[in-house]
Amino acid sequence: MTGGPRFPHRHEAMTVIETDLQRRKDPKQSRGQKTIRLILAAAAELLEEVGFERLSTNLVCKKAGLTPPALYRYFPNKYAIMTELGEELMESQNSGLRLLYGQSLDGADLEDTIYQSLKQQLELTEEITGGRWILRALHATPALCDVRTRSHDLIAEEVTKVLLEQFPGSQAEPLLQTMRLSIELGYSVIEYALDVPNANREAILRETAGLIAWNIKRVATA
Amino acid sequence: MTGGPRFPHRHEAMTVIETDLQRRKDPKQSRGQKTIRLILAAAAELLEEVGFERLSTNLVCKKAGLTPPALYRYFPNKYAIMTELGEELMESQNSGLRLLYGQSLDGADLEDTIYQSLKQQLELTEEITGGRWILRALHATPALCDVRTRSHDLIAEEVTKVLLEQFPGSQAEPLLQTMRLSIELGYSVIEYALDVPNANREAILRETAGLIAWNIKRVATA
DNA sequence: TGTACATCAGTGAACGCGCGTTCACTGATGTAC
DNA sequence: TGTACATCAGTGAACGCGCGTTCACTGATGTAC
Repeated sequence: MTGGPRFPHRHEAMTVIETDLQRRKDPKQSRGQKTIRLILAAAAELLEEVGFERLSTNLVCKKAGLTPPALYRYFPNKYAIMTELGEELMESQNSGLRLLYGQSLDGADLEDTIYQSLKQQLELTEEITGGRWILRALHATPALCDVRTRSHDLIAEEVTKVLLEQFPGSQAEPLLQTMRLSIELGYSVIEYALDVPNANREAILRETAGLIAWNIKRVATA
Repeated sequence: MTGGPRFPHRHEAMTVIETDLQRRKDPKQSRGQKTIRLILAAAAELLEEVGFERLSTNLVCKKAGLTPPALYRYFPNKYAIMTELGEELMESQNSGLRLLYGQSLDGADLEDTIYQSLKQQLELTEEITGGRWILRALHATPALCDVRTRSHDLIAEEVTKVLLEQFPGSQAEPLLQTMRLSIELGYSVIEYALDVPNANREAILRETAGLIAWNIKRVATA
């Protein structure tokens, strides 16, 4: 459970668009910190207003009340901003998951725990400004896929560890694969549920929780 | 099973970006048909080369060896082109599915049939030029979501009909919901599998097929 | 079968716009003595 | 505690570029008689 990445994802054969996603500078003064928060907040609001595609550095500057060079001091492009927003979202969601799976978790509770976590993820995504669009962008933008992938790999490993304690005697590797798939399915269903009227959401989440729980038990007790 | 849409999706509260997605003109001569095919082919290749975001009408013109007004005669913008590509992809995939589910389909075969169809969808997406990026764009671009949604709703209804014959006595409405979810999960797994090394793909598809089959049987024989 | 004409299809050239990006600069903050 | 200086943070203004889009036009195709 240690060492390098367990899911080395295929590197695109296509012309790799090596976008620089790093922050340019870390601010030394609190002014700078504030500016960064301003930029991120403005970007998130703009995601709600105009969507990811029309998001541009110029637009973010306008919204944040800054001039372009101020933004460029910290972020080289809009993908770097999105990366930061994406990492924040993933972190919130992962820490939500951690709380739930940190509790005792036997076979009987499993389905309900999964339901609760799906519900929580859904609510969190709706609460966070631009959350929905951040999630989508992470899914569909090549430059941002890695953020998502890394986060999912990480949380899959963590939950697997917990499960291995709950189901001693189960095999680590298949369980990890299963958890990784479950995480992927979970997030997909969140995205799906976001597009569906509120009334139908609970049924969808319940059904999904049942599915995932059944499968985990199957693999864990194999 | 007739009448209006069964899954009236929520209309965005956000500033609706009413993009015109219709073709502008249908060509009256075969020259025009050829031009349209040229445009679509060029767009698909560009998706592979530069991705959806950098796709632009100008770029498509250059690739297709046309001047902008030729393109504008038929498509008002790049979303209209993507819509056409998306509809083509969805149609290929749906007709693949239809072939499989058209065969006899009892409980024992179900899991394997689902596996075969997942595998087929995956291969089809890889074969079609730009398929992967079309799929992603359909998923993540608000203007294109409807294409995906409509197609999924449609095929869910179709497969439900077949299943209702196979499992008489099962309830139509829950089965439809389940099929819709299954379709959604299936496509998500395809997208996931596309990012995963070839070696791991089969396991993922098999596991998913098992999951979906179990759930359908559960609901169908409830 | 030939010609005149209407419609269809695509060209060449240009436009205004917002994009990403950078330059030389000013003002704000922190620090050494 | 005050001043001089170094560094940090943000401004104003401008740039070249590719984007979407349109205009007036030419050439290709089909059709009526």
